[in-house]
Amino acid sequence: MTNLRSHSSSNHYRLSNHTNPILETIIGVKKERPASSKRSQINKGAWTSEEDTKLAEVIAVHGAKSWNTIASKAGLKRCGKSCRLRWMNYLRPNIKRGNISEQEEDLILRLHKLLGNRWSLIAGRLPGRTDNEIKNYWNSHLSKKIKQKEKQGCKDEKRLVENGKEELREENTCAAGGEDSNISFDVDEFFDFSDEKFEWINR
DNA sequence: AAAAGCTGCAACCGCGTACGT
DNA sequence: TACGTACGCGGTTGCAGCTTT
Repeated sequence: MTNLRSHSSSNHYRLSNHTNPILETIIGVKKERPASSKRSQINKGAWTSEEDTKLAEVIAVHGAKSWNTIASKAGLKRCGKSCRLRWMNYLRPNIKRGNISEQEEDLILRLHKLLGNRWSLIAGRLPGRTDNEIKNYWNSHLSKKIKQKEKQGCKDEKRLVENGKEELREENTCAAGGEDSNISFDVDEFFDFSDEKFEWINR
C-alpha cells in the first residue's frame, strides 16, 4: 500500500509508534513528546510511557469502563475522556498498527461511500483498526486520492464534451464535486465480498 | 548546512446521546 | 419529567519528523 512515510528509508519515528507502547516502555525505545501542563491538576499533551503502563495496569484489573474512576485509580492527572481515548486508540490489545493494506483501503472506500464520515462504524468493519486511524488515513491519503481522481474525471469529461458525446452525461459529477453527491450504487454489489481479494473479510 | 514548507499522527475539544437519580 | 454525569463520536489542532529549496 501507499503509506508513503513507512516506505521511506528514514522512518524511525513511525516505526516506533507502530509497536506496542508497553513493550516500548520495557525496552525503552519509545520517543516521548513533552507533555504540556497548562493547568496543574490535569495533564495534557502526549502520554508518557509511565502513564501508559499505569493505565494499562488499572484497566487490566478493573476493566475498560468508568473512565473517570480508572483515571483516579491509576493516579493519573488525566480526565477519563483522555484515558478512554488513549486506551481505545493506542493501548488496547489487538490493535493493528502500520500500513493499511490494499484490501483495507478498498473496504474503507466502499464503506465511506455508503456511510460517509461515520468513522466508528467503518472502523467496526476493520478488525484491529481504530476510528481515529481510519479518519486520519482518510484525511491524509484517501481524500487526496479521490480529489486527484475527480480532477482526472473532469479532464476526461472535458474530452468527452469536445468529442461531442456530452449528451450521455448531463448535469453530473464534475460541478457537483464531493463524494456525497448523487451517488448511486447497488447495495448487493457493494456488500459482495465474494471476490477472492475480499477473502480475508469473509474469514 | 539551514530554513521553510509539508505530512501524518496523537490528542484535544465540543456536541449529542444514553443512563442514573 | 428534569437534571446531572459519563460516554462516544467526528472535527480540528499541535507538533515531530521529513522533504525540498
